[in-house]
This record gives sequence, C-alpha cells and structure tokens, in this order.
Amino acid sequence: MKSEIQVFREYIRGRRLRRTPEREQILQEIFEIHGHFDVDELHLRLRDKASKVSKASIYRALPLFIDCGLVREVDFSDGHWHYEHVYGHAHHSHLRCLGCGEVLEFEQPGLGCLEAHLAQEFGYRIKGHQLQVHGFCATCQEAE
Amino acid sequence: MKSEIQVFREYIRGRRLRRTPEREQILQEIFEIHGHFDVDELHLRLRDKASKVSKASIYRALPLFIDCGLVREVDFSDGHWHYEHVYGHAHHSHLRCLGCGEVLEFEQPGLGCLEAHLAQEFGYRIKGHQLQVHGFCATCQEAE
DNA sequence: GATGTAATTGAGAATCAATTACAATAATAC
DNA sequence: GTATTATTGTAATTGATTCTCAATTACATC
Ligand SMILES: [Mn+2]
Ligand SMILES: [Mn+2]
Ligand SMILES: [Zn+2]
Ligand SMILES: [Zn+2]
Repeated sequence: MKSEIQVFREYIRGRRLRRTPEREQILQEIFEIHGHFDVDELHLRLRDKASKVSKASIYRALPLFIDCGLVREVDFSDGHWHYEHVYGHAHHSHLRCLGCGEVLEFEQPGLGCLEAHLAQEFGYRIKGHQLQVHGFCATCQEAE
Repeated sequence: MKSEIQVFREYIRGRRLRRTPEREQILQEIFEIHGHFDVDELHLRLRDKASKVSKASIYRALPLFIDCGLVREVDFSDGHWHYEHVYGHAHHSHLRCLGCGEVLEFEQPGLGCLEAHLAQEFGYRIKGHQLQVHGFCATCQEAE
C-alpha cells in the first residue's frame, strides 16, 4: 500500500497542481489527529506548532485530500463539517450522543447490498451513503 | 388519529405558548406541500398567498413543529436545512442525485433492528437515525 | 541558476443560512 | 377591561465557508 503522502504527491502531479509546504503541513497534521476533526481544530493545532497556515488554505486543501481518497467528510448535522482520516480505514457509520457529543463507530455490512439493490431498482449509479444513529449515552441518560 | 392542527394546539396549550395566526398559517402551508421543502420555499409560498409571515417567524415555528412530531429535519448536506411533513408518514430514507438534486424515498426495515442492537451493545438510548444514499440518476449519468 | 508562467498563499471582504435584540403588538388569564 | 408576557417584524448579528486580490512561490524551460 502506498504511503499517504505518496498518494497525495502523485495526485498533485497528475493534476499539474503544486506541492506546497502548506498542503503537506496540513496533511501531516491530519495524520496525527486521532479521530474526527473540524477546520477550526485543525487550524488551532497547526497554530500550536507554529505553522502559519491560514484557514483559507485549509478550506482549499481539504477538497484535494477528499478527492484523492485520504479524507472523508463527516456530517454530524451540527452546523459545520467534520472530517476524518480515511485512507486504509474500513468504511463505518457513526453513533453520536446528543448530550455530550461522543461519537462511536460501527460497521453495518448490509449497506453494500442495499446500494446494489437501489442501483438496480432506480437506475442510479451509487456513489456512497451516510448512516448516522443518534441517542443518549449511558452517562447522559443518568444526567437527564 | 388526532388531526395535525389538533396535535399542535394541544402542544401549544401544554407549554403555555400562544396560538397565533402566523404559526397556524405556516403549519397549514406545510400540510399543503407535497414532498420536501426549505425555509425559503415555505416563505415564498406564504408570500404568494398574501401572508405576511416573516422568515424569522418561520425559523421560530419550525422547532415547535419538530418538537411535537409534525415535521422532520432532512439533511441533504447542501448547506441548509430541508424539512418534511412527517405526521402519519412512514419513516424512510433518501436517495439523492448529485447531478440534478432529485430525491427518491425508500424504506430500509433492517435499521430498526440495528438500533436495538446498538442500544444493547453500547448502552445508548437511541433516538433515531438518518440514512442517505447518493449517486447519479439515469439522466445525469448520460449527461456526464 | 535565472526567467516566465500560472498556481498558491494570507488577509480580509463577501456571502448566506440562521439567530438574536428590540420595540411594538397581541394572546391569554384574571 | 387590565395586566402580564409571549410573539411578531425589522434589522442587526453571528459563524461557517467562499471569494477577491495583490504578493509570493513552485516548476518547467532556458
Ligand atoms: Mn469515523
Ligand atoms: Mn422524505
Ligand atoms: Zn453523552
Ligand atoms: Zn439526476
């Protein structure tokens, strides 16, 4: 399996885009984040490391990472986008606590089959799906 | 089954809120919309009927309708919220075309079972789920 | 290693959905 | 009717994201 930075560099070259320290700093930081993140968090983490990368550049870089399969958008329906490092990770769904925001991951194998079924029934070329389940974790149930 | 307006009026009374013509106009209009809608569309439709309800009031009323189970938020991940009339409708998921925005509905019965399973495994009290599938419809595939 | 080019950057302005402050109005309880 | 207090419309505000623009920089070519 190619290293992630290698995947990104090949993608950049293939598109006649440019390899910049900003983009690689951002990507490097994403590799070091365990779990989900948003633009603000990523920006703060870079700031903490004395990187001067601007938010605008982060916003501009993320679509590239997504396009080459290193990052995935995660929608927690809370008003802004979240992201996760996805290269080499299994596809999974999220169970989110409405109280404290905790996010657990689980796999739901049946959905591949559902995609095939929908493709056939409606004539769609399916690109993907998102399943999120929400509720209250044990701790937040007590607090209610 | 109680009528929807009745559900709303009981909810309003129970909370010591006030029954206003604006809220009932908005609700009435929602009943007449077939399918999904957003705030802007709802506002325009009310305008067309010479109603002077403001957008702010729509934004303030929707959470009430959601809270009493008449309306559901629908997340198409396109930058703003959509809604649908939900009272008496079966729960369903959405298949959306990334090209033209068409939305089809389908049922996926296995997810009730999944909720029970997750509740048990992680100790959550599950409140609901959202499944969206996206891809390209037959027409948009050709156009590519 | 200079040079031309076109992509990229940071700063700040613009956008857009959604929320909020405020003063005027109106629904309910008495 | 009167008092109370929720609700309204307007306009201002917020916050995430995108855009603009001038300055910088990566990369191909000489
Ligand atoms: Mn995840
Ligand atoms: Mn629907
Ligand atoms: Zn919790
Ligand atoms: Zn389409």
